This record gives sequence, structure tokens and C-alpha cells, in this order.
Amino acid sequence: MARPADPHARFALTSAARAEFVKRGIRGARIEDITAACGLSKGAFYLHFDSKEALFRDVVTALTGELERLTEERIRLVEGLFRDLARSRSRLSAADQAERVERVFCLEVEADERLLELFWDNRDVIEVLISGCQGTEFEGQFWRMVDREVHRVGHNMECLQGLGACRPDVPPELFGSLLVGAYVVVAKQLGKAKAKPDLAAWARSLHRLIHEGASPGHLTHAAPAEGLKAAGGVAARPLRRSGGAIRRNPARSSPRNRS
Amino acid sequence: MARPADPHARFALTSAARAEFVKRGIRGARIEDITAACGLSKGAFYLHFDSKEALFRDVVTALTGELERLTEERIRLVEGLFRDLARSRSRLSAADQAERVERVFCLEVEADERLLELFWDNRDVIEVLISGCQGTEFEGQFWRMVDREVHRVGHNMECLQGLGACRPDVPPELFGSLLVGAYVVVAKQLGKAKAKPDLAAWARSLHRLIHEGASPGHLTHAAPAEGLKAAGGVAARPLRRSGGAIRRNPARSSPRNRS
DNA sequence: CTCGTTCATGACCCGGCGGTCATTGACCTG
DNA sequence: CAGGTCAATGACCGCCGGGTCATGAACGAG
Repeated sequence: MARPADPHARFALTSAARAEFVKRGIRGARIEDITAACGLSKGAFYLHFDSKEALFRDVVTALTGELERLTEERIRLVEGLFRDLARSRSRLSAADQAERVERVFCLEVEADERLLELFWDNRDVIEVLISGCQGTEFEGQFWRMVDREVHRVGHNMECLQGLGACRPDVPPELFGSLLVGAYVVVAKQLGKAKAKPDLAAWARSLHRLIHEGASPGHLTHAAPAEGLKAAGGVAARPLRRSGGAIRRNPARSSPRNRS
Repeated sequence: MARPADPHARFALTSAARAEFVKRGIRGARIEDITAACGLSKGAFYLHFDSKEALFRDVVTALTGELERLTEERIRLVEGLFRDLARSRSRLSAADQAERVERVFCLEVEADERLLELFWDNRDVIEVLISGCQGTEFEGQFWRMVDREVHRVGHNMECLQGLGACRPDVPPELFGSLLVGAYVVVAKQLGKAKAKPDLAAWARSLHRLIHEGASPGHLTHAAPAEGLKAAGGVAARPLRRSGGAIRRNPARSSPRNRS
């Protein structure tokens, strides 16, 4: 009947807690600091949450849920395309096959763009998952996700190898470590970034670089792979209409901090 | 005069502390657990160290010192080669230039092999620096090193771009994030690894992959870059005599843990 | 206005751990 | 063997911070 609870309290506590977790980690954060930051008392905290960990669990669950959604979606799309390719492999012209393979790359890039947006919106939580959750139930969760992703990327590349759309002399997991590693580094950098970098351009550049390699002369080799039986198009201009993907705002793409 | 100190105590304490730090982080580790693990009392700890942090500082200083030595050595060698190249750029034949550029890659790979050995020997310390030092003076140290490395690699690639030995349409720092990111991921994986993976093969494969890209057909393009004035050789068989670098023991190269 | 309900407070309790120090006894010297 | 030194011990102290709960006050219903 009486005394309606402050409707902003829960949100205020969550925000303050996130900031405090970033600063001191989950174990290092003091509940009194969190409540003081939003003008409440320690007791008020326990009206809304059972513990620091419970609060963070809420936050992290929202993130992982969204993450899982994105991942399922991307797997659904890519696997569909792979099945499609495998089924009609003999019937499709080389050019058609190449076009489908390119669609895989586009899907991956687009999915990664969405992923990076999510990273940006939750960069504080990610920071905590990476560096600030020792001794809690969340310890290791980030790196388990990393392992999963390394594996997923590896699986994808294995499929592409089977289709002759990817060099077969590289262990698939190496692609995973490479790609995911880059994402780990930016994810960590986002935590310190002042302004939001152009994440989409970054993702496009990255995929293109991995695909084509660092050596110059990538614009000239239209030579076919043996696996795809003279597909050719994959190597040429692979990602999107791709135009200015790489080398759009070079400085902004990976923000540095400190001198 | 009397009662000589146990000569093994310091080492035993350090070892036990490292294990405990990995398990619980620096703040989470209890001094009594450390001393109990080597059959000593809490007081004994303070005979040898001022605090947990002081102990870990010793350990970490040894590692960073070695790291710095390796890095200085690699910079000295690579910069020397770059100066050499820049000075004699017009006088050298295209083939000679390409040969020098390839030497840069070899140097980098060899330096990375030594780096990975160091990672392996100190995988416990690295684990702590990554995940277990929140709230201590070591917080962020790992990621500062990562940033430095990203920058260093970026600088290298910038030099190579200037020489036409690296595609110029990629922001240099992107190479850094890519390469260093992969190292971060393995460094973390080493912490959980049961057996020592073939780190040298891994480093060779990685550099080669970044250089040549994932697309098939990398064996065929001998097309020249404009910067190096028809150098060509860089793209062909770039790293070492390279033979079986990639695809030697594919499963072992990036150890997985858990199912 | 009165009363009951729920929110909110912060003093308090308590367990855990870093760090200390009086005491013990192992070991060396003479 | 006696005396002296110093490594080693572990009981103890004090602080810190998570969690509780008696108390008070804000609010709505009647």
C-alpha cells in the first residue's frame, strides 16, 4: 500500500555498480561505495539485489543472451549457405559457387559488425569479464567464450577448405586464434576508448586482410585454386562491394590510449 | 653464527605462491595457504618477503626484464635491416631487396619463437597478469605490453609499406592487433595446456598466414608490387625455406581444453 | 487524521586475512 | 657443554567489508 519504492533505484544501483566494478573489479568493489555513488544507504542495496555477484549476474546474463542470439543467427545463416553449397556443388557453375562463397564472407562481416556494436554498448561489462572477476563465478567465462569462438571460426574455415575456398595447408584453429585474437584486443581497447571507433570499417578491413594477406600484389592474382576447379573470383575483390573498406579512417580504427 | 636459514625456503615460497596466485589471483591468495603448501608458518613468509605483492614483483620483474631484452634485440636487428634497406634502396637489385625483406620476416618469426618459449616458461605468471592482478600494482601491465607490441608491429608494417613489401591500403595498427591478438589468445591457452605445443611451427604458420592470406591460389601469384619495382619474390615462398611449416601437426598447434 | 505497510537507514555484528612479535629451540662457536 | 644468535613459530591484533535488523519515516487507504 504505502511507500512506493524509488523506481530509479535499481537502475541507479546497477549503473553505479558497473562503474565501480570497472574501477575495482567485482571483489574489490565495496557495496557502500556503490550505494554512496547514487545517494543511497548500504541497506538499500540489499532491497534490490542479493549480492554484488547477483547484480552482475543480471547484467552479464543480458549480454550473453544477446551474444547467443547473434551467434545462433550467424550460424543459422552460414550453415544454411554451406548446406546449399554442398548439395548443389556439382550443378553450380564456378562463378556461381564463388559468388556463394563470397556471400559467406559478407555474412560473417555483417555479423561481426553487429557483434562489435554489442561490444561497444557493453564495453564496461566486457572489461570486468576480462580483468575484474577473479574469484567469482564469472572467472574464466570470457575465455571460455573466446575458445568457443576460436572453434566456431575454425569450423567455418574447415568447411571453406572443403569447398576449396580457403587454403588447405593451415590448421583451421589457427584462423580462429588469429581472427578472435584481434577481436579480443579491440574489445579490451574499447574499454579505454574515448570515442566510438568505426567498428564496421574495422571488421571489413580485418576480414579482407585475413583473406588476402599482407603481401602486396593481391590485386593481381586471379589465379584459381584447384579445389574449387577454377573458381577464381574469390581472391579478386572478395568482400562486399568493398570499395573503401580498408583505409577509411586508418587512425581511428584502433584507438590507442596513453602516450 | 647460528641457525642458518633454510636455503630452499625462498624458492619453495615463490613456487607455492605462483601456484596459489594462479588459483586465486594475487589478492585472493592467502599467505597462510602459501606457507602451508611448503610446510612453513606465516611468519616465515615475512622473513623472506615484505608482502605477496613484493614476491610477485620479483617474479614479474624477471619476466619483463627478459621480455625487454628479447624485444630490444629484435628491434635492433630489424631496424638495422630497415636502415640498410633504406640506404641502399636504389642501388640494390630487385631480387636483393626482396631477399632482405624476407630476412625481416625470418627475424620476426625467430624472435617470436623465442618469445613463445618465454611465454611457456612463465605461463603461470602470464595467467596471473592477464586474469589475476586486479587491485594490485600489476593491474593493466599486461595490456600495456600488448598495446606496445601492437604499436611495434604496426611500425614495422609501416616500414614495409614504405618499401612496397606490404600492401599499403591497410592501417598499420590493424596488423598489430591481428598478430598480437593471436599471441594473446595462445598465451592464455598455454596457461591451461597440459603438454607443450609446437610453438615454433605455430609462429611460422601464423606469420605465413598473415603474409599470404587465407584465400587459396597464393602459390600462383608471382605478380610484382609497384612499390618494390617488380620485386615479386616476397609473395612467392616468403618464410624460411618454409617447407613443412604450416600443416605440421595441425592438431597440436593450438591446444584446446575442455570438451 | 490515524493506522498499517513498506521503503530506507546506518549502527552493529562477525568472519577473514594481513601483518606483528614474544617465545622457542636449532645450530654455531669457543 | 654453555652461551649466544637468529630462523621459525603461531597466537594475537586490528582493520575491513559483507550482511543484518531494529528503528524511523514516507506514503496510501479508510
